[in-house]
Amino acid sequence: MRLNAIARHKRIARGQIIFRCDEELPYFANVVSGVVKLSKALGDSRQQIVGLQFPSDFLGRPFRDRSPHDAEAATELDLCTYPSGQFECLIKEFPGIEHRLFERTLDELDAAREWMLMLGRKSAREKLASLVLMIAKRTQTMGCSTRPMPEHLVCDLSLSRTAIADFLGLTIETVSRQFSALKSDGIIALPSHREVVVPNLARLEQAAEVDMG
Amino acid sequence: MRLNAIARHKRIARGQIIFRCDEELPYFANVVSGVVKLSKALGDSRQQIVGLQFPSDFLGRPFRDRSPHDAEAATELDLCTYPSGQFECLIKEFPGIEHRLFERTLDELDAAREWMLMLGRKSAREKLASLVLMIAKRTQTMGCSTRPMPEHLVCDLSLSRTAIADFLGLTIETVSRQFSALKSDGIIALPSHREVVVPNLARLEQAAEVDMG
DNA sequence: CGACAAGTTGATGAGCGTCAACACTCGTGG
DNA sequence: CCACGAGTGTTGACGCTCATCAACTTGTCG
Repeated sequence: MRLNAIARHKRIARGQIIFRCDEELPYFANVVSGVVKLSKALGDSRQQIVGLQFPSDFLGRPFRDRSPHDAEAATELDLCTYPSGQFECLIKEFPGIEHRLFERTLDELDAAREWMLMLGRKSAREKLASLVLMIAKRTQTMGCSTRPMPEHLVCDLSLSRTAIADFLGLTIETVSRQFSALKSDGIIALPSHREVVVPNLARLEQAAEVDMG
Repeated sequence: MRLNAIARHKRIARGQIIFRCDEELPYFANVVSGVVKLSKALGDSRQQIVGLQFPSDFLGRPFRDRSPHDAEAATELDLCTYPSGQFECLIKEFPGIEHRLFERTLDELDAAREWMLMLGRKSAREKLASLVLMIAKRTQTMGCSTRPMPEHLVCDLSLSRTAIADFLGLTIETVSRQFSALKSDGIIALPSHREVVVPNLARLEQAAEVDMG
């Protein structure tokens, strides 16, 4: 049996729910292009984004048929899906897959913990700088790594202000204000609502950990 | 080769550092008894606990020789250790171990995300109630599960006020005040600084998600 | 008993949430 | 072509929650 034999391509529109918390998972998947928000909600309208899945990240909960969080397409999305049922036998047949998923899960756990530090201990300004930094580093490694590392980075946010607020544990107003503050300090530029320009990565790193420059 | 052949027992005093962020790991281990704090620090004195390892949890970073956080004994501790070097060959020899570690890691990731919701979106009161609830549930399942589920739970906190504050992303003063508030609302009792009594689990669950009763 | 660490309580203010008004973009239809 | 409205983001005024600083109490161990 080949992986390709059961894999299916799936395109999903921005804003669409992929699966909901504690509901049966329709499939297991890899992100091919786009960004997926993983989020959890409290009884009232409060919610928190607990993960962002980028291309090559996986989607689903190995060894369980449901997930403890929602998943929603933050952008237009391309997925490579595998039927939930056949997933478990796949792992038995190709132990290498389980190993790779394990490594990815360890990385996600490290990222989640980095995030906990941010949520628990950083100021609004530092939080926003940390997010921009994370995205900047990601786009830096994605772009062809032949060039030495451009000092002038243009990044695609891929997230609405609401999503950013839910990610950072803030309100949209505070996010907006801190964007303006970072901009007026010359640490970032905002050509459009979904793009950020980072003229000096070192200064951004500074802002992500010490609040004042 | 047997697991027992390379496993070593190790006893560690409360407060002792087991390993530091980004330093070479001395060993891989399982917690036998006691509690381990995993924490991350910012440049200044701010710090955040990003994980608590209880008995049967593991300690270390599979496939890496260093960990992105510190580990410290929150209580007197018993560990079962394996030399880092021989760990990788072990996994090759017993794939079942890798599978079990994978399952545990997935559970830790789920717990970390639950925590992110708490850090990002809950009030001080809700945070403290959530922590007590977590410990209450844990001691409930640990205790011999033959009895139906005592309504009157006595729990061991195992953590200092400072550790609790670093766990919840608060200050010790706020932790202290919220303990007093929950106590005067009759949701908990505090026979000593390291013990909590929960007379009514449902009321505690309420307080962990809605702030007011 | 005295000294030091750990926890509690009070007073005050900064940071961020809340509510409200306003600006901007985009798609629809007259 | 402009008017209109909905959706999204920005900015301002104000208040509440929680951090900070400080004094005090309690517990612990020599």
